[in-house]
Amino acid sequence: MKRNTWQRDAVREALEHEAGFVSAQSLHTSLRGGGSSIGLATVYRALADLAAKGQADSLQQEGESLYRACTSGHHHHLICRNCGTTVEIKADAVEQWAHAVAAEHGFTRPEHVVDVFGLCASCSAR
Amino acid sequence: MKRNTWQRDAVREALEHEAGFVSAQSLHTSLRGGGSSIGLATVYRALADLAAKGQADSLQQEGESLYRACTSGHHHHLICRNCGTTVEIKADAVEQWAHAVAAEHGFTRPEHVVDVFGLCASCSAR
DNA sequence: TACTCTATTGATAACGAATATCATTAGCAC
DNA sequence: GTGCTAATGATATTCGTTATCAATAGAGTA
Repeated sequence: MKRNTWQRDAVREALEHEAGFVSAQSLHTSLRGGGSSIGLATVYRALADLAAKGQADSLQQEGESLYRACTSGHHHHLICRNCGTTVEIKADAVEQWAHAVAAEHGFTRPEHVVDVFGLCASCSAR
Repeated sequence: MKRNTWQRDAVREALEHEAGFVSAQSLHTSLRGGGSSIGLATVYRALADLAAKGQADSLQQEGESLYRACTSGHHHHLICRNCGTTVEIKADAVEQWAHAVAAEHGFTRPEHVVDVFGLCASCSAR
């Protein structure tokens, strides 16, 4: 049976207060900095749970997993390589394309990774 | 100055003889199995070089980098979650969409990660 | 409320991929 | 051949993540 603990709530809340994507490690550090006694392993577990339930989405960058509170439904990201700013983007056309291309080759249960990296306007200026 | 060594050639050749994506570790193991005395660090360096020169493409899966000899130009992949079979897919529509969406938000130098994971026909059957 | 059961926690050890170190080796220009 | 130095490779190290396991604390039940 699933139990509700203050630790899970703390992780979800902390994630919602973050501006962009954060790693499990840095989320743990900021929770500790805020006076919490939560353990690192628990942060990893809570984030994995949130991601599994669709309440957070994640992406891989430079060998580590970054998480972000999931605001609504399925979407993708436009991420600044330099400052980490992220923009959520809807891409219905790409969703359909992914399904079509999977079906075309006999693949089932398609999931896709679609992220666009670049330099945001302010980082481009520099 | 760049020097040509038999180690780099061995890595490129081994990569070309692989069917799908392989990790640096497994490529090193198979090279060693074939009688080579190449070092693990060298395999990592050679793969990074190949990827940087566009002669190999890579993707992240479960926290490790996988490499594959790059046959031609830019493309994406349809990958079986179960057996690792990969199919190269062209997606001009997605390329254009990525550029358009990046430009729309003021992003420059867009690069994108577009991979579709699923279960291939034979794995679906089981 | 007291009791029981067991999911969850957290300190820490363990693991694994990738990188750094550095003495040795071997391309390549001359 | 000689000299310079990029490249190699055994190994140590770093770092993100997961496993271990005793202790803790939800959540039903009496």
